[in-house]
Amino acid sequence: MAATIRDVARVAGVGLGTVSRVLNNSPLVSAATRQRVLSVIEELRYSPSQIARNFSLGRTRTIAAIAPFFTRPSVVERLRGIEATLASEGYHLVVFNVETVARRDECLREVPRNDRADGLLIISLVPRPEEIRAFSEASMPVVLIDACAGGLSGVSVDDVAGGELATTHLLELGHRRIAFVGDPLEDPLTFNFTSSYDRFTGYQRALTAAGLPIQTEYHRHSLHGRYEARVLTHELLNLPDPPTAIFAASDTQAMGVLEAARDRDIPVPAALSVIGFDDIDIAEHLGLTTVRQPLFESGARAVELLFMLLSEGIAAPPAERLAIDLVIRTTTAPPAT
Amino acid sequence: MAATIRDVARVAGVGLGTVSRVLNNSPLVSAATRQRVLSVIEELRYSPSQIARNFSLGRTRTIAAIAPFFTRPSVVERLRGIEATLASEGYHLVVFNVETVARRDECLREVPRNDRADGLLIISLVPRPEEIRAFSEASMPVVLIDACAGGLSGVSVDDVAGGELATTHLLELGHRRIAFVGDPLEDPLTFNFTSSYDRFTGYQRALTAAGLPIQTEYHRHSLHGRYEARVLTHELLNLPDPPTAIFAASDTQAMGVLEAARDRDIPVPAALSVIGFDDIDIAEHLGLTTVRQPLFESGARAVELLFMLLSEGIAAPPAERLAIDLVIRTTTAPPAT
DNA sequence: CTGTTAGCGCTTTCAT
DNA sequence: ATGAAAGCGCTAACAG
Repeated sequence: MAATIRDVARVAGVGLGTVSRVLNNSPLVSAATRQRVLSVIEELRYSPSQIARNFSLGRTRTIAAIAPFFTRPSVVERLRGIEATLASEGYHLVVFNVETVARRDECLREVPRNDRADGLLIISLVPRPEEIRAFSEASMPVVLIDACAGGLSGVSVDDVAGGELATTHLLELGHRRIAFVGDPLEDPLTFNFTSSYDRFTGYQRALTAAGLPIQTEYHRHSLHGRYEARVLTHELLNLPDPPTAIFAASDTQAMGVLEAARDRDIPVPAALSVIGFDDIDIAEHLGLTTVRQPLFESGARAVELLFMLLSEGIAAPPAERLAIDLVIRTTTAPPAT
Repeated sequence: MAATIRDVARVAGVGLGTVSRVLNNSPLVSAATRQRVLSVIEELRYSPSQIARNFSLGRTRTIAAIAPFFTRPSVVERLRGIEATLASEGYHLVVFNVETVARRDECLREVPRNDRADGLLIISLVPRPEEIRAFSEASMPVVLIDACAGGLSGVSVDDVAGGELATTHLLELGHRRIAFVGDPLEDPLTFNFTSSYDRFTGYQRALTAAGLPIQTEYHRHSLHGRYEARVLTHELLNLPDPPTAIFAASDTQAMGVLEAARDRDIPVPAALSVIGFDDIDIAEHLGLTTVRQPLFESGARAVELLFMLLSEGIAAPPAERLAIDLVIRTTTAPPAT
């Protein structure tokens, strides 16, 4: 049906090696023949088969990205950075959305052993040692985003420092009863993502540094989500000595906290301060104070690292840290006296 | 480096056709040899080259999706439906994010002519006639999502009816000064998406049906986005006779409307009713009244249609319509008297 | 049932 | 500078 390189060669009266050279801008072809070949290509509306090309070359110019819950605003923004950078280099992006542990395992097992992608980006998931071993056995270049593991290249932020930053902000405002709302603590054992855990660690450090006791009744963990965070917040507000400020491990969870406050007509920040993490798009709309991390950039930078890995010879740095900063809006204020 | 089918055949002492048959679960192989081949595959840690397989088969088991601004919550949710359905059939999804007209044109031109995808999903973009012709010339199966064009298969909602639904809701509450905030009217000529335009048409129809005049000063159009909608809303509220209700062409724009109201301390819905469109995830958080459309389902259904197209013989219906419904929350109420 | 062979469409030596 | 030919790893048609 569609014209092949052979047709072009025949019609142009040249060898098909020459057509290939024209296609690949090889200098080893005279201007005259190049012109002739080009016009035949035009005439035949020839378009080289990318799949045959990939096969011959052994490269696909495609990168796979595995992401948990890719609808989360923070993940989407990372993906946007990935796609933009990939597209600028003519690479394709195939995405795998992971919403269960089973699928997480499946993706991490299958994607690298397929030769359908030249490289792999893993977002917010920590590969296990045996999985890392499989990557190198399959010689599949991998870059982690928002995660760190076994010397793999990656870009992330210092979540512990972020947790401290958020908590310190609340402390400096004068809060003493500061609660934490985050993902389940057992998460690292199943899904293997750790941000919430690290932010929680930073939270505890900041409290300790301020000489405050660690009060476990102020620590609430549940599945990542607005609704879950809302439920947890109601639990906190039911406490005999409820917190005056809440640090949510993500902006999404902070939204749940805000909902709970609204449920009870508790004014924010007058009677309750709320701080989130990520600075996703809507954080601004909500006036949410949060810890900003560069999401788009994390994806873009990860692709750059992957390209370094791809062009053998250049070793990508094992791991990079991007900067975070505090974005103060209108959901945090000194506690009511 | 990695073992090939030839290695497996050699070690197992069989022809490589037999190995291929084992790989493809052909019944034409005895249990004994199958077992032997399987164990050699295990032993050699052989994994068939998908890329060679694709090349040989002429299929990639990959579907391409082109989406404008794939970070928009509504688009992401459609993509989630696409990915989930694709994954359940073992298909891969490669996404193209379009944020400029140039890239829109490039994607619509290049993606179908590459044989790197078996089918194409186009979200919220209306292909031009010559583009549609190119699809069929390249015999690339295409399914549209949130769009309609030239007899192409697709799934969408009746945006005109949706616009009427939203506007009628406001009318029934007693509003008479109802404004519209949406995308630029010229949009169909550039980016070629039309939802906002259709919703605007529905809005006008509802007003006309109610015997109300069409007042152009109540019609505001600008680039899709919260900030832009906010600016437009300020213009509306500056009018000598400001509207008592605003219909925003999307939830995102409705958020901008809400921001403007907040800027001026105008209570919603007491002094201003606001209704959006889409029912994206955060609409619930905001208590936004809106017109719901099935986003996830639109993606899932589109994939089903594409699969019908793929399995030749089954002709997919030219276009399907999904149901919409009004979700009344807390941003609409009767006008202040 | 199973081994052999002929491509799939391209890139890349290797001669010329 | 250019033509011819050898694969890349797999599937499928063809003999047995």
